[in-house]
Amino acid sequence: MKLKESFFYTLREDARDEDSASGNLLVKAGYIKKTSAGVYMMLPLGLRVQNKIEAIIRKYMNEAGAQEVKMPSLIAAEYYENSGRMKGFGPSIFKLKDRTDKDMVLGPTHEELFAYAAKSMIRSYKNMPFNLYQFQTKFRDEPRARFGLVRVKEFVMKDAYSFDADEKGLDVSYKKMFDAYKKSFDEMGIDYRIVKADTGIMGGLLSEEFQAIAPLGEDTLIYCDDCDFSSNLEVAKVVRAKKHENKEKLPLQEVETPNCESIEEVAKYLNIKLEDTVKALIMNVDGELVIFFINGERELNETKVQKLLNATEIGFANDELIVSSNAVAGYCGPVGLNCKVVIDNEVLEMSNFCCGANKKGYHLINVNPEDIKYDLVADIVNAKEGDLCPQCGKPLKFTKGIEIGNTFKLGTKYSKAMNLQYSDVDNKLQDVWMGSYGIGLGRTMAAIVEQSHDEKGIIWPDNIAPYKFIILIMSTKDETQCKIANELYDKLNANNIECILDDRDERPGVKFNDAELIGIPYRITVGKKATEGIVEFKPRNSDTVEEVKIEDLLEKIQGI
RNA sequence: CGGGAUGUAGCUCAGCUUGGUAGAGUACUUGAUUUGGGAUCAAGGUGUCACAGGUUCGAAUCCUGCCAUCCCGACCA
Repeated sequence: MKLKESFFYTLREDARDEDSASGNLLVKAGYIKKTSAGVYMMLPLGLRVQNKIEAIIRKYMNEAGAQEVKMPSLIAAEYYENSGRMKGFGPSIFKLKDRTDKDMVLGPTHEELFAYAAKSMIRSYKNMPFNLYQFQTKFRDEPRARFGLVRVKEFVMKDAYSFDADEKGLDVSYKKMFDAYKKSFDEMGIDYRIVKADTGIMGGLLSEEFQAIAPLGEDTLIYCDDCDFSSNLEVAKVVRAKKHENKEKLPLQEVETPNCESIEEVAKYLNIKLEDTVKALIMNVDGELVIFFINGERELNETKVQKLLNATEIGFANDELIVSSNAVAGYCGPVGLNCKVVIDNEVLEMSNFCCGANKKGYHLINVNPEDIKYDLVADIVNAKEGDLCPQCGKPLKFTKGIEIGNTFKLGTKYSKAMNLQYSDVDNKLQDVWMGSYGIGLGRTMAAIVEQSHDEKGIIWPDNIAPYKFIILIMSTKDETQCKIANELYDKLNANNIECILDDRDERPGVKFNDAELIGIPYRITVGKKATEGIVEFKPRNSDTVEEVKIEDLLEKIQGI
């Protein structure tokens, strides 16, 4: 690409409406441009990067024996009605009507259509296993798009679906995809961690996420350095390091706590430790009032609650819902409540603790488990710093991640919904076992930039960069420099080496800065010493500048 | 969906309190001088002040409504 005659621009100022390093750099360097919240254009450089990522994934998909197809984005709503996911996705699915008023959707994910396609193929157990995949645009009406390409409403996903006769077959197919994912992300040079996760709206037996390590990640990952345990916070079992002392029980007592509505204020006012308090979360679970009690130091885990109560929607309860329960917001305690009460395992081990008195301005102290009435007791909180590995008992580590890939053992959920069956050896009809596997391409791009940039711009890994080399002409008025640079450019192209020629009539500083901003891995500078047959060679990720004879350059480049 | 902020030149923003012909930097055009880390000088073009109403002799500025963008929450594969 010769810059002078190409669509190429960079911005000098940070983008006003980008809230992540990767989003800002990709916009500033002219890779992408926002059209509306959560919707981006892929400009020439951006599309090249996406295509590189796509090519790496495609290589390992094919190697694993999967076949590429392309499903439509425009899909009759009935497919999602039949699987029950029209409700499951709720407002997140884009809905529209055709001219005859027929309900259509823009596909958010494609389990239904792949199962439908498989119906034409599968008659007998002899027709399996097989695996289909596609690179295709997904539409999800996210409540809140953010972080550049990390959370968007329209994005390209590689999704694959495996079909097997039984669970054993699914295990084999799953392992193949799992390994292909590892190879793909390894080749891209991403620092990632694989964690167990919630199956969520996909359903099924197992979900594992490929999480790129990044501080702005929206998921909290926990792992253990001493064994292979790793998990998304949302599903991790809590194992506390410190047990509560079994103190001699003291008589229950009501104390005045004026203007102390948060548990921190109460603990401070009464001069007690936060760990000796119990706090209440007054929630609306599918329209029913449920009050949860957990240790004052903990956070409620909504994924665990959702599973425990088999609920679809959980939010804070409004005042109307609370009225008949006897609870008083800010002073809510587990004694004398008139509604469904769920307590965390830990509460039963505590003694002489402090909690709300259900009376404005008052709390109870010396409360013990036998003082409270509850309906359910379970693990309903998040693990936190200091907790132990559920597998080996060593202290857990915490980090943040961006979910770039996810693999699911779906089991027979969708084959049942779509009536996808086969005849087994005994000519009995059986459900097909499915797996589904996704990678977000834009999100992967964003994760790479999050992990690999400096104050000057992006630093692409060699095999992801839109172009591997950039040739800078220091002075376009100098005919020798122009001639040498153009000859170099032609020579690289003739050898199928992709490069950019910066032949713009700009000052050197502009060219250096742009080359660094767009993150091309290797820079070749044609300047003063060109007349002596010497050019400069500099990798983006180091400060060393090397002088190279022009006749040796091709060899050097081919060695990289 | 709740709370908050913002919307003025391609980009980043000032002006709004106290109404009176639209501003800066950067980018762009032309010329000159420059030319190894975002040049200098001179001349020049650039706007439905998000949109719609209202108040007023007069509105970017005041009032009402509405849309969009962003942040925090809620929600989320």
